[in-house]
Amino acid sequence: MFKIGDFSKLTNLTVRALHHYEKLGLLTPETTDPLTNYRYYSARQIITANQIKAFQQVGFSLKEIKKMLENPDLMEDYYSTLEMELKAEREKVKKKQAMLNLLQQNPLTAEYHIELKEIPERKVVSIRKIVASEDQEFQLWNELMSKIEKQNDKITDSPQAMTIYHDPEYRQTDVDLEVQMNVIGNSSDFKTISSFMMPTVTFSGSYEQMPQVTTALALWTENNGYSISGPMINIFHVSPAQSSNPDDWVTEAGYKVRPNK
Amino acid sequence: MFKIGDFSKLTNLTVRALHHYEKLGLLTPETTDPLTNYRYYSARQIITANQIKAFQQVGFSLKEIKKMLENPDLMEDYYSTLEMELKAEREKVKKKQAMLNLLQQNPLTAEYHIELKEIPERKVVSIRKIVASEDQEFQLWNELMSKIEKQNDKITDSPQAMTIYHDPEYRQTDVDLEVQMNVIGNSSDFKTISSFMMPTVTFSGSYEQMPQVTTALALWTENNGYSISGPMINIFHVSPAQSSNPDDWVTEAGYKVRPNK
DNA sequence: GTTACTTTGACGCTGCGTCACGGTAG
DNA sequence: GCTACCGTGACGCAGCGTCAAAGTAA
Repeated sequence: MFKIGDFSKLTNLTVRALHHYEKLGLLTPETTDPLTNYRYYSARQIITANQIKAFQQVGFSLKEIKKMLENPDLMEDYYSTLEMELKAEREKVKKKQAMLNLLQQNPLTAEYHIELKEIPERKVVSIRKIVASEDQEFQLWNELMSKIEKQNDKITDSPQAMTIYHDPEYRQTDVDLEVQMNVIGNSSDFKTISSFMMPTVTFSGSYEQMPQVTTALALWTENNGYSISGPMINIFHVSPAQSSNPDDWVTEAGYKVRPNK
Repeated sequence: MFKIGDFSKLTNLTVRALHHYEKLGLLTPETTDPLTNYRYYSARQIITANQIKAFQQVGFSLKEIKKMLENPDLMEDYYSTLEMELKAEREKVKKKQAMLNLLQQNPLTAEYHIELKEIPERKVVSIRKIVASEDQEFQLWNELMSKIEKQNDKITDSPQAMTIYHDPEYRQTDVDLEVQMNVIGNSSDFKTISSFMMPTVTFSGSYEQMPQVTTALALWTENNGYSISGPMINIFHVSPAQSSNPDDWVTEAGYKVRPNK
């Protein structure tokens, strides 16, 4: 049995951290002297400590780790392979994306062509829902397509797939999304969208360039005396559903505007 | 000019975050209506916002980012290349290390051979110092070697290089390190270390396996009725100074012990 | 008038670091 | 009795999320 100081050296966890873990019920010393309240840890507990550190470093919170240690069955395959890889990869992607954007930020600021378009009146089938995170968007599309099929609606010859981001401000979680597809409209469950004005940028390639795209849009909006009067809208000409290669994607981004005052 | 909600959508920063950044002086709206206190942001500020996000994602704190934005000269080459790469790499290393350890934790728990050694009395030249972080250890070795050279001391035939981790508990920063090298002792600036007992594990390869090594040591210590009575000690047989390939390294880890009671 | 935004607090959360003050092991 | 350790609070910090209460824009 080891006193907390020695256990700290053995595990490379600070004494303060060990206190903390005990309070959370994550790692309780094997015995505690009832007189002195000194904590005594066993050698075997080092293994647990190492696991805690490892899980922590791949991005799990102490709360999550606690659950995992409590029922290791769930943990072993499910968590450790699936979630860990996901988390690790997400982090990597974030880093890379950030690096690239950063280096591109100066040269690329406003290279995009802006078009002020009138989106004519049209009929759409749509689904609006709050999804846990932005990358759940594809699920809405799946739902929409099967809805269209079930209703026997006909997609127009030049289909237009739009996503509308309804939140009044940016959110990471519980995003209020709407997806729309142009139809001829056989069934009753479609709606008619009246026409509106919208400056857009059409770009190809991955969505990593969205920051620059919105910068360009905003500059145009400011310079041409317009104000934003609606949510962000994306039109997908070639979507991730159609090609898994980001270089093939073609996207058009914009939002409703109205002239100032 | 954009109201905060629109600016939030354009930058993918929450309104709350924008408030926060203003309080920190990181990103101040271009104008604020003195009557209503409404914040108005310009399109150009989106670029700054994007930079903030990018820097944040590669691991800089908002405080650091503030400095970088305040004098971009320092930033451009110095920070953005050097530090960013360093940070990014450190993170990656951490992740990978953790993943590996994790997967190895179960199978590898106690595969190491423990030797209970008597380290005989010997003469050493040493330097003890508090360094900012553990990976500054090599600097101490540089200092030690030049000290030995200057003093004209002679390193023993079978040299023994030891590092001693003096902190009474684990620390990440400001680590209290001592490095020792066996010498014959010509000069006056050496000390005599009396002999002591120490269980050790000798292992080759990278230090990623230290968690398992200390686990093994601790199990032995517990099972054989000893207690830790001194700091952690590493003896370098083949050190990073001698080979840049981790696979070549040979390290012996241990600590002083005394029989229980 | 109504609805959609905005404002300013203020407290909550995670994962500990950092005192401060006092008890204990050897 | 000294010194090196251990104990329990309690507050601090980053980076916002999350109410709450109230004013404003269209």
